[in-house]
Amino acid sequence: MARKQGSHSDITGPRILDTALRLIAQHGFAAVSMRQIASEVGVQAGALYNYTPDKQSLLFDMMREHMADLLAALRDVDLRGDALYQLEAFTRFHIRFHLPRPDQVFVSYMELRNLSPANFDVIERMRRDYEDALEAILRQGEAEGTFSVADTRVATRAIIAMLTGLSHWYREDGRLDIAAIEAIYWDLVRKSVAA
Amino acid sequence: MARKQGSHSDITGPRILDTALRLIAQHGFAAVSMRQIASEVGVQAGALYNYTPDKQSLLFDMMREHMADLLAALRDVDLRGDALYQLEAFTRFHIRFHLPRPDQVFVSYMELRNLSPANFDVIERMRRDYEDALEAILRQGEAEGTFSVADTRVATRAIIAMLTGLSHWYREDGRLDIAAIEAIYWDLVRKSVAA
DNA sequence: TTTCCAATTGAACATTTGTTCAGTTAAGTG
DNA sequence: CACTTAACTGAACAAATGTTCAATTGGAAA
Repeated sequence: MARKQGSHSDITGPRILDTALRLIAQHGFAAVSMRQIASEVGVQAGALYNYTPDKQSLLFDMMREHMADLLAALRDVDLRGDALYQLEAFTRFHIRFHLPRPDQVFVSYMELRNLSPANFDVIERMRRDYEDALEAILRQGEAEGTFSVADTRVATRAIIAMLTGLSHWYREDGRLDIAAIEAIYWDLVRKSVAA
Repeated sequence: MARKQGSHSDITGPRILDTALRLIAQHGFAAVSMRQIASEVGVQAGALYNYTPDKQSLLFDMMREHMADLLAALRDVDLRGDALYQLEAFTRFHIRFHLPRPDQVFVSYMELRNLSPANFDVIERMRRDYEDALEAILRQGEAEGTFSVADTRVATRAIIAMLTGLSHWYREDGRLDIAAIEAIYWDLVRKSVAA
């Protein structure tokens, strides 16, 4: 019953990544089987191997795609102006980018230990690039006299942890909408590093 | 070759939980097998079932123990005095309690989805109790006029996420010792909610 | 010394795992 | 129409999974 109607490779490919992402976010990488993914895609397990060399690459590909999207989107953010303005832009960008992608956030922050060492290094490097962008803002603010942080590296990680934690409890049908949440978090971030 | 010397139940029991904790923190719950745990304890897989009814209980027990320890230790913290003093006590307590327990932190925050629904509810309730303790401090500070947070619930989660994120990158042989880290984080926390 | 039983072994169980691949189907090509 | 080949099936593989349990061991109690 192969190829029932039309060419499927351009549909099945993304569908596999989407399905795998959803399942892995829900149950964890090791707890999801290739047959489970295949079943939800509507295909046999063997067919997955037309699109990925192995299960590990499936995980790696979705994490790399997420980080690449993140870094690309960050490059489009207007980061001119003084440090305070940049920090606000970064904060709002982080929230707006991550909130609509709870599964990607979950997988990217929870399944790092299931990456092979080589793949881990790649993702870790991209994460580092993202952190560096925020740290640069903090350093600039420190130079301007706008900010006062004892350690820009620690402050960077603290802020990112705070912002990312949001994705763990935010629900679309919750008490607060994105605008309200942005305001609350920006208030916390701004004050935490204020001079 | 059973019971080679002396009674082992009081040794093997804790050793199983310790070993399972370490392995699960390293590889994830689903990725660790009962045989793997047994092997590191120095026992056959079947022997584990003298100490736990199943693998799920192993996970649940270590998470419940961690949360119980956390709540018990929190009760011993002196939380009298004004809100600022209490917030400092809470912040330093959180860091001091969690930093020496990286594996427990990792498992307790990463393996929630591998708990059965009933077990999840128990752990979630304990986590909620811990959050409530911090929120009470924020509310008091708000009433005193010491703090100014737009939303105490969100601020509570933001602060806990920030503090817990510390456990993900802190290394004992790192650049900063615990006292320095406490000072940096207390500075960030204090300012973030300041009036 | 004999008895007892806590502690553990080791084999067995039914499933499930990731992965491979020869064969089948049907859409696209000439 | 015939032909090619992308896309997929379905069976097979060895290895590993959680869990059970009769049999065995040896320290402790009598």
